[in-house]
Amino acid sequence: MKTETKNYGKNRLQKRAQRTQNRLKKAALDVFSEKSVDAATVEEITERADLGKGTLYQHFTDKEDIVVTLVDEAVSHLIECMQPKEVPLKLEDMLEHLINIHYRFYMDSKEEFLLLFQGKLLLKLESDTPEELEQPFLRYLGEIEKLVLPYLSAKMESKKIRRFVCAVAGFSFGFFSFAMIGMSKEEIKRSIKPLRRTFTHGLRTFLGQ
Amino acid sequence: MKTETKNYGKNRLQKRAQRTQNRLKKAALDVFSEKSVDAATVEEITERADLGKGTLYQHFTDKEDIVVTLVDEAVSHLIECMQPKEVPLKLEDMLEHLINIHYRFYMDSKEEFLLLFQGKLLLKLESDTPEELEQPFLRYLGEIEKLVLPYLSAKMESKKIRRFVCAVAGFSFGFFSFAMIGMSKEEIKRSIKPLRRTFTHGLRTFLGQ
DNA sequence: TTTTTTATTGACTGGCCGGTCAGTTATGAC
DNA sequence: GTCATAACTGACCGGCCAGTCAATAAAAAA
Repeated sequence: MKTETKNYGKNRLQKRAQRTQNRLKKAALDVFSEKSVDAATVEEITERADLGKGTLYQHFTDKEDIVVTLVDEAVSHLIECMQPKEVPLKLEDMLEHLINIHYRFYMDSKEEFLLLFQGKLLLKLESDTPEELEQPFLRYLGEIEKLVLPYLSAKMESKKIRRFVCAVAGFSFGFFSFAMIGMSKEEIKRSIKPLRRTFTHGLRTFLGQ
Repeated sequence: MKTETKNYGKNRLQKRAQRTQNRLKKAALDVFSEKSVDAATVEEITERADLGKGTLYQHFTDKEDIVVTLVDEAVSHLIECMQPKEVPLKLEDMLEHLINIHYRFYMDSKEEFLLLFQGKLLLKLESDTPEELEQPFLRYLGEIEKLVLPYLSAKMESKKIRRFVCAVAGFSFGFFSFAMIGMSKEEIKRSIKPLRRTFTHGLRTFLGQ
C-alpha cells in the first residue's frame, strides 16, 4: 500500500505530545482532587498545565474523557499496588496486606484516592451515570476477590465472598474518609495499625463461621 | 416601638409558606440524591415541586443555602435515629445498635444517605469547602462518641476514642456504598447481620487491648 | 367591599464554561 | 533554505443556569 510512504522519525514529536498529555493529566488530577470533578473547569486544568485550552481537546475528546481516563488509571494503579510481593500464607495476612495497601495508597497517592472517592463516581446514582464510570470499580472489587479466593473454601457461596469483599473495600475507603474529617495525619497513622489487626481478625471470624 | 402595630393572624399564610418550603425541600432532596448536588439545577427542583423558580429564593438565600439546610437536617435525623430506646447494657450491644441504625437509615432514608455520602460533602477538600458543610459531620461523629463514652474506661485517651468512632462511621457508610455497587438489595440485607456481629466483635477487641 | 401585606411567578439578564477552529509555532523531511 | 505535518493556541460562540424583579395572585385586615 501507499501508507508508510512517509515514515517520519517522529520520535521527538511523539515525545512532546506524550509530555503534554502527562502534564494535562497531572494538572487535571490535582484540580479534580482539590475541588471536585464537577466544579473543575477545563480552563483551570489547562491553565495549571500551562497550556492553551484547545490542547486538552487534542488529547481527549471532552472533559468526561479525561475523567474516565484518570479514574481508570487510578484503579489500575491501586490494583497494581495490591499485588503482594510474596504470597501471604494465611488469609489473615492477606487481609492485613490489603488494608495496609489502602492506607499507603491514601498516604502516597492522595489525589487518586480523592478522585476515586468522590461520591458521584463511587455511588450508583440513578441518573445517567455512564457504565464507563462504574466499570472500574467493579474491576477493583473483582481484583480483591481474586486475591482472597485462594484462601477460601471452594464451596463458599459467591454471594458471601462478595459481601466480604465489599466490607474490606468499604471499611478501607470509609474509614480514611471519615478519619480525614476528624483526625490529624498523625492520629491516622497511629490508628491504622491496631485497627487493621482488629478488622482482619473480625472478618476472619465472619468467614470461618 | 411602632413594630407590632400590625399583628396579623397569619396562621393560614404561615402554613402555606411552610407547606411550600417543605415541598421545596422534598423536591431538592430527591433531585440531589438522584443526580448530585452539583449537577442539580434550581429549575429542576422548583419544577419538581411544581413551583415557580423565584419561589425557591424566597425560602432560601441561594442554592448553597438549601444544600446546607438539607445536610443539617439529614444529620439531625440520623442522630435522632441513633438514640437507643433502651440503653444497651454492654458496649457490644451499643455497637450493634449503631450499625443497625445505619443500615435502617440506608434502607429507609436512602435520599438522605445519598446526600450525606456525596464525596464533596464528606471529604475535606482543600479548596473553599465552607466550614458550614463540614460542621454537621463533626456533630455526627461527636454524637457517636457521646453514645459509646459511658462504656469506655474513663482513662482512655480521647484520640483512641476518636479512632474508634471514625471506624464505626467509616465502616457503616463505606460498606453500604460499596455494597450498592456490587450487590443487590437482597444480598445487602442478608450480609448485614453476620457482618454486624463480626465488626462489633472486632472493635471490642480493639478497645479492650 | 377596598386596602394592605404576603406569597408566588416566570421572563429576563449576565456571567460562566464547554467546545471549536482558523491561525501560529515547532518539528522533521528533503 | 522550502515544504509538509503535527502540536499548540486563545479569541470566539452558543447554551445553560443562578439569581433578579416587576407583575400577579392569595390572604388577611379594615
